Amino acid sequence: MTPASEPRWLTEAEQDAWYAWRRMFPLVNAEIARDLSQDSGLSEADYDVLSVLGSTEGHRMRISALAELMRWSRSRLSHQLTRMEQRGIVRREEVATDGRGAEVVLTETGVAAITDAAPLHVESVRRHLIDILTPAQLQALAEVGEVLRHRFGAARKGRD
Amino acid sequence: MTPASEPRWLTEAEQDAWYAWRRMFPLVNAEIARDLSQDSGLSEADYDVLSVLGSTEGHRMRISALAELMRWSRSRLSHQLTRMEQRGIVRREEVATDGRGAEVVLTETGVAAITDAAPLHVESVRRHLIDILTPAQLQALAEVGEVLRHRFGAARKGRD
DNA sequence: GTTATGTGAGTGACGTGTCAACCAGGTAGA
DNA sequence: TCTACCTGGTTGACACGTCACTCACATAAC
Repeated sequence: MTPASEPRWLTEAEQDAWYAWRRMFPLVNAEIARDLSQDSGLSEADYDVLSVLGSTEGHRMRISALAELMRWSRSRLSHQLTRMEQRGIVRREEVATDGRGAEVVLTETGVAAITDAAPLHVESVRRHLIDILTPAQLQALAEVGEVLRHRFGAARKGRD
Repeated sequence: MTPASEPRWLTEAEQDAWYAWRRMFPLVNAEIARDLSQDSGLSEADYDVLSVLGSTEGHRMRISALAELMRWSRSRLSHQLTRMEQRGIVRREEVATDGRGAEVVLTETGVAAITDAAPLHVESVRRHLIDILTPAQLQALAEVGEVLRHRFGAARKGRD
């Protein structure tokens, strides 16, 4: 906070890490997103929502619970659900116990979508990331992720 | 492509790496973007464009060259420049040698913006990423980035 | 020179995400 | 009960990125 007269610019090694960081995520994610879209007609956001709902009993969940589990803002989830609802892969339902509340439910189309998409998606993730890296590199990624998660106080470890 | 009867699901170690991958980037970038916006009123996209232009002679560059250097689509850059131009931090100029061509130029406001923003941005990057990780972890990130860059044929290594 | 093709750049529609505002329904205190 | 506040959820405006399309100018073929 003191107006540093000399900012601590990055060393070369730090720059390498920073540039790698900036580049690799868009690079890999764009490939995986492209595959997902072509193979299954889904966006990554669609897939994330579907995969969570696909593994709950009744294929349904309270909207606020879903948002919290995914660490999405309510607003973001609401917009996303609106788009997904228009395409018929999820449906909103009022909940009896709380006049304000609502649930999302997978439609049959939605169940089929995630069932069909999952194997292809795994292959894509392998092809563009997992199978490219050595076990040591994968472990390093997991470790860095762990450090950062702690740093940012994102407690939960569960699945996506 | 053969309809795999049994998809190769991820092992636990692979899942750890994959989930870490999915989480870390948004987590860290959101923090850095927030800092940038609060400290300097710039988006990351703004900053990227400004920082490239800030280190060219004349603070100007041919639009297509800028797009290629940044690995952005022309369209993306065009939209971005439109927004930046409206805020007065860059200006478009026609180029004499080619009736189709155009250049972007930093305005005085733009020069001031990047000059003021850079030190704060470095601090932010340190705070949210670089200073948190060990040299070994930074090196691991750089290494992974290198592997992926090769895999995706993104040849150039230069700066952002 | 005229025509075909290529290239630099901008545009429009749409999906996505953020923020701030809003609204309806709950809850608690007077 | 009335009021104040909280909470679940939606909405609108806007920033950003992609894709497909367009338009103007350049270049090469004839």
